[in-house]
Amino acid sequence: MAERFQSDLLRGSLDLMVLSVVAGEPQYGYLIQKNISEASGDKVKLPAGTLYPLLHRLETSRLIRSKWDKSTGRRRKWYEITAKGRKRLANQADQWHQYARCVSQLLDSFVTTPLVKATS
Amino acid sequence: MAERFQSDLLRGSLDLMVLSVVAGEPQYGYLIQKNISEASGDKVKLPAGTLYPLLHRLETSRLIRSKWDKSTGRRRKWYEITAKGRKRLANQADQWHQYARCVSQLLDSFVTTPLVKATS
DNA sequence: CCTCAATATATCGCTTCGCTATACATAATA
DNA sequence: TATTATGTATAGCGAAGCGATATATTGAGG
Repeated sequence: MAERFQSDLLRGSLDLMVLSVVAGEPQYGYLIQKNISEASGDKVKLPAGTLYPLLHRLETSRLIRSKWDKSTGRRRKWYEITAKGRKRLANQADQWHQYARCVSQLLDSFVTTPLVKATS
Repeated sequence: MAERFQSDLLRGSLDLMVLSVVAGEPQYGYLIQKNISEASGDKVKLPAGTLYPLLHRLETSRLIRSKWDKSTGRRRKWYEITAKGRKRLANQADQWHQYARCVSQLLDSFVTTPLVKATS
């Protein structure tokens, strides 16, 4: 049972993750949930109360576009990324990589105080 | 003039950064501010309204410990990391590296849709 | 047939936290 | 003398992740 990351870590990258998943090919919410969970080795699980408001925000911002599919009994809302969404994704991904490198460097430069060898 | 990272990126790693800076050697708030700014190439600038409440939270959680220095005209509150703080730092740093790798992988696996070559 | 789990979306309200604005005080510099 | 840098603090705003809850359909097992 994989331990989930603490919520605050997700802030600032959830948009990015959802955008990148939808950028691959159109998806509906539940699928996105599954895909992110799987792709992260069950480390990132988006509860419905996180996922759907997030999708609504992305759509309001015109980064994704939705269309209902009511052909089956289970109604599904399919999302596809927009041109604006792709640009944002590229920018955010870049930002994120920069930030990650920045934090890593900062950690490396200060956390060089070697603790007692961890209990192997 | 370095462009700052968007605020949401900082959530979940600010604690970590401050802890790691203080872990190096005892610091007071203003110094921490300067050190993080410098170490990040001015990409991470902690406003006072972010920094001080954060330090108070860390102290309440017993991750750092403070002592006033009123010997000079400028009163300074020196912080040092506790044993508990070091453990937390080690854990959080590990968590963070895992998370960063996880997001990178996820991005790589979905953002392989090559956009038109960026205007070089 | 009935129950329960999985599928599928939605919203309310709580909580946390980064930030702006504001406040106050001292030291150095122009 | 005025402005800037140093140094700490808090009130309140806004954004966002999440648990709880609601609703509806489908499929599997007993």
